Amino acid sequence: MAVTPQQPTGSVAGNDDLFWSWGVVFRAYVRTTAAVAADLPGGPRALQVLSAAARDEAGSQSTLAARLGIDRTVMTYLLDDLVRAGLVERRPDPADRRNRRVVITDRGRGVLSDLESRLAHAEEHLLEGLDADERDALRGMVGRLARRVADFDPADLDTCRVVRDIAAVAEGTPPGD
Amino acid sequence: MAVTPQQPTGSVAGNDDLFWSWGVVFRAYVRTTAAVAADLPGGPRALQVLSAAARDEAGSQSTLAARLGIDRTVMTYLLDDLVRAGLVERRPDPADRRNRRVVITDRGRGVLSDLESRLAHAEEHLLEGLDADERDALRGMVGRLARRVADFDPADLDTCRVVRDIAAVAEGTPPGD
DNA sequence: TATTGTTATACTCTATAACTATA
DNA sequence: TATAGTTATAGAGTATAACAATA
Repeated sequence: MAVTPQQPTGSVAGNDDLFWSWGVVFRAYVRTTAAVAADLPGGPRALQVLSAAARDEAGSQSTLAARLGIDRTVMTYLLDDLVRAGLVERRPDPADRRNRRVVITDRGRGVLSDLESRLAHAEEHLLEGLDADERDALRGMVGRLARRVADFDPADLDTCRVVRDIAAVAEGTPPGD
Repeated sequence: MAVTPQQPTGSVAGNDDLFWSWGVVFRAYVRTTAAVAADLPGGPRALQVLSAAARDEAGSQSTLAARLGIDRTVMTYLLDDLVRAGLVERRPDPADRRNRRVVITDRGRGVLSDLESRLAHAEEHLLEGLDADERDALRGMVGRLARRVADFDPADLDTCRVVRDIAAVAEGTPPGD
């Protein structure tokens, strides 16, 4: 079994391993969030909707949908379920009455807090292989990456720069310009 | 082997951030792999099948399916496409003729190598926010996590220990024991 | 005219079950 | 009897297109 090569970019085999690892961890993450949000109508994505609403980052439905990488029509169904469960509300935006602002209810905050604590436990379990310092470092780096990627793919952007560059690479064109 | 959480339930906002960050990064990962494997019949999962076959870790179809977290019936369709494209072959296992061993062809190796180099470029782009040392550290930690999770969910295991524990947490039962 | 949100339709994907062959 | 693989069917999930309200 191949083991964690130190070589960064040079060897393809090294990246092969990283790609594989990301996939494994990603699937574990999906399983974890699915299990935690099993009883939530809408599943893991509803959890992220709640999370966004709690930060007041939700904005309009379509910006939120773009941010979560799902279709805006799906967002309608998702919110229908969450509203029915009394976890969020749709409020008209005074500035632009076409928009519906997604705001979390008190009950929604309670449910979210509960789910997040469960998620914290699950996550600690998943990160058991790392010591405290490493966990902190990992959290910091992943957080920074997330903020960078969010900059790449803001709500008002329909086509992500990263994806475009990657597509260019796939076409054989050098990325960057 | 208690969980030793630093601030488990106390500050929800802290963990909330990590959960969110993982989601953002993973969505970027999914978009990336999807874009790279766009022309591959079967998409990103076919890429992982090729990767497993190249390491000779594929084993039988069902063990591979379990490892990739997909149904064995889906694996049949996936392999049908890959065989049709001449990238892998199904060979009978002399030891147990019920099994079909998945072996990569020369052409499959070529395609895989090409896709992996594209993936390496895309990944470097995604990790631009980190310096060289941090990237190495991240790769190392993710690799270690992946190996741990793989131990949790080996091919012969249909129900993952992590998932069971998490489900227990979701039910209100304390995890671990 | 363009955009937000909704609804209806069609499509894709995935899982469930039944079948064959090997053990 | 139990398991690996295949196939067919049904179900869930998703996107496409048409519509109403607002800008």
